[in-house]
Formats: sequence, structure tokens, C-alpha cells
Amino acid sequence: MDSASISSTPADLLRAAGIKVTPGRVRVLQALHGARQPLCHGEMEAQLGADGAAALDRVTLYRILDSLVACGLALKAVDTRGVFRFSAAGTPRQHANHIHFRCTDCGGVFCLKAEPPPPPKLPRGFRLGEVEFDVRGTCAGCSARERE
Amino acid sequence: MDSASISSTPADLLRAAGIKVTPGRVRVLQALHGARQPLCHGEMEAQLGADGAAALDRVTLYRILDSLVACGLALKAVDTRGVFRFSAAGTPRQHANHIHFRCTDCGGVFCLKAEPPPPPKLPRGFRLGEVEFDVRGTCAGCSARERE
DNA sequence: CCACAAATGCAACAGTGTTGCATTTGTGGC
DNA sequence: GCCACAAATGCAACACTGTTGCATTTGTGG
Repeated sequence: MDSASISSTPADLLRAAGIKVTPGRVRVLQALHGARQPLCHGEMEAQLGADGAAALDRVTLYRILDSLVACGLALKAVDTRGVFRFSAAGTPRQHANHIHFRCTDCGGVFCLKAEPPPPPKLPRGFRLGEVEFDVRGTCAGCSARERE
Repeated sequence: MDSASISSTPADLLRAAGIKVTPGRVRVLQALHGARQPLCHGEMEAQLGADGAAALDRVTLYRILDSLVACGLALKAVDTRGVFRFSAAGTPRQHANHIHFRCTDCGGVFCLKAEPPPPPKLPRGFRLGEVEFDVRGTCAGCSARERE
């Protein structure tokens, strides 16, 4: 084993997934792993622009995210405002089965510590993918701001 | 009681909600009540164009839907492709607390007959809005089509 | 029937996401 | 280390969904 045995740097993950290791992909993957909640394009562009290096092209960012989703390294979801949000999939099961709180005000997603209920029975022909117990409301920050 | 006691025609609902009764709103409300699942703008335009009368302006449709949501006669949600879908809210509680199945393939929404679990405890400051138990996967139609 | 506010239609715009194509860059083979 | 090729990138332009401004029409209460 070499020094990469500190298990899965972004570059390792990309190599393991069988796609080229490029600076853009490494940066995006780092950003996703560093984020505590799914990021949309805007947030990601801002974050990548702020880290010193030259900002990625908007289209390139879309394509990088698509390639990460295609090879299973990222997950794509939609927030309450209809905007795509991406999260790292490198830590399997972390988001697979648990409860999310979606703020209808700011669109943010928060993870709640609680066991999700078992999935219900489905009609014939329906195939189960993921189960998400979605709780909507106003998050602490927006609640406070509203109260002003 | 008068002849309107056949309970809530679209016009009655609009009057009761305190907004003007216009042909467009009546048609949209009828379409919403007739739909078996939430409709997006495209579907609604198609449906309204097909019913003989002149098609509504795209912007007018948006505004009508917004006004219906504002006065509580319709509900707005986002599908898996990030598109807004609207449903009639005239039958309260019908959608308030039950389980939805979202097809990740065609974006359709199906209602399952099952009791949703009780909402979990929220962190301090968070205010509960709605609870939705969201099950994702592939619907019967798309499953069959994939199997070809 | 009148007047006024609300609703509509049209045009133009904004944000998010996509496509085409020429150029650059990572990777495997020599 | 160098080359060639496919893959990735950057740029420009486009498509779709949703929004805003403003002049005109229409529903509603008097």
C-alpha cells in the first residue's frame, strides 16, 4: 500500500470510478464532501470561486456534476424551489434512510436524528427506490428572521 | 338553501374565497378538480387548449394558479424534475397527511393508501409545516416500459 | 348603468439547465 | 519522456420554466 491508503482521496474515488482525474472534478468532489447539506449550482460556483483557484465554467460544473452522478459518486435531488441539489455519495447509507427537514422559506435541507418508518406496501408493478420522510416547515434561522 | 347547495361549484369556491369569478379561474379550477394527480403548467395548458375554448395566456395561467394558491384553493409542489405541480385543495385533508409515491422516471405522483407515521421531534426553533412521507421508485407503467 | 379595482394579454426579461463545437488536457502505449 | 487519441473543458448560443411591467379589458358593488 502506498500513501493513498488513507482511503479515498477525491482523486482515488475518481480513478476507482473509472473517469479521468481532472482538477475540476477533484475540486467539486472536495466541495461536495465538505458540505453539510446538498449544494445547488450557485452555492457550488460561489464556493469554488472563493477557494483561490480560477472559477469553473458554469457549463463545465453542470457536466462535472452529471458525470459524478453518472458514475455514482454524487446524488441529485430537487429542493422545494425546484432547484437541483447535489450531495456526495461516497458515504453510502448516510442519507439513504433518514429524515429530512426542508425549510419552505430558504429551501435549505436539514437532517434530523430519527429513525424513518418502514416503507408501505406498494401497488402491483411499482418498484421501490428510496424512501424519504420529508418534513417541511420553517427552520430556526428563518423562524427567527420572520419574528422580527 | 338555493340551487348552489349541490355544494361548491368552481364559481362558488371562488366567491367563497373572496376573489373574482372569471372564466379562466373557473376553467383552471375545474381542470384541477378533474385531475387525478397534480398538474404542471404544460399539462394544464394542453388540457385547457383541448376543451374547445380559447387557450389561456401562459402568464395568465401562472397568475391564476398563484391566486388559487394564495387563497387556499390550490396547492403547489415540486416534482422530481424540478417542475411545479398544482393540485386542488378544495377537498381539505385529502392530501394533507398521506403517502405519495414519486416515479423517478416519468415524474408522476401517485397516492398510496397508507397511514403516515407521526412527525418526529424537531430541533429548537424549527417550526413544523407539513409532513410528507415520500416514496420514490419506478411506477408500474415505467417499470413495464423498461423491461422491454 | 357607472366607476374602479382586479384580472388579462402581450412583450420582454431572469434563472436554471442544455447543446454544439472548437480547443485543451489527461491517460495509456511506445 | 513523448505521442496520439479520447475525454474534458470553455465559450456561445439556445430551451424551458417562471416572473415583471404596463396598457387594456372585465367583473363587481354601488
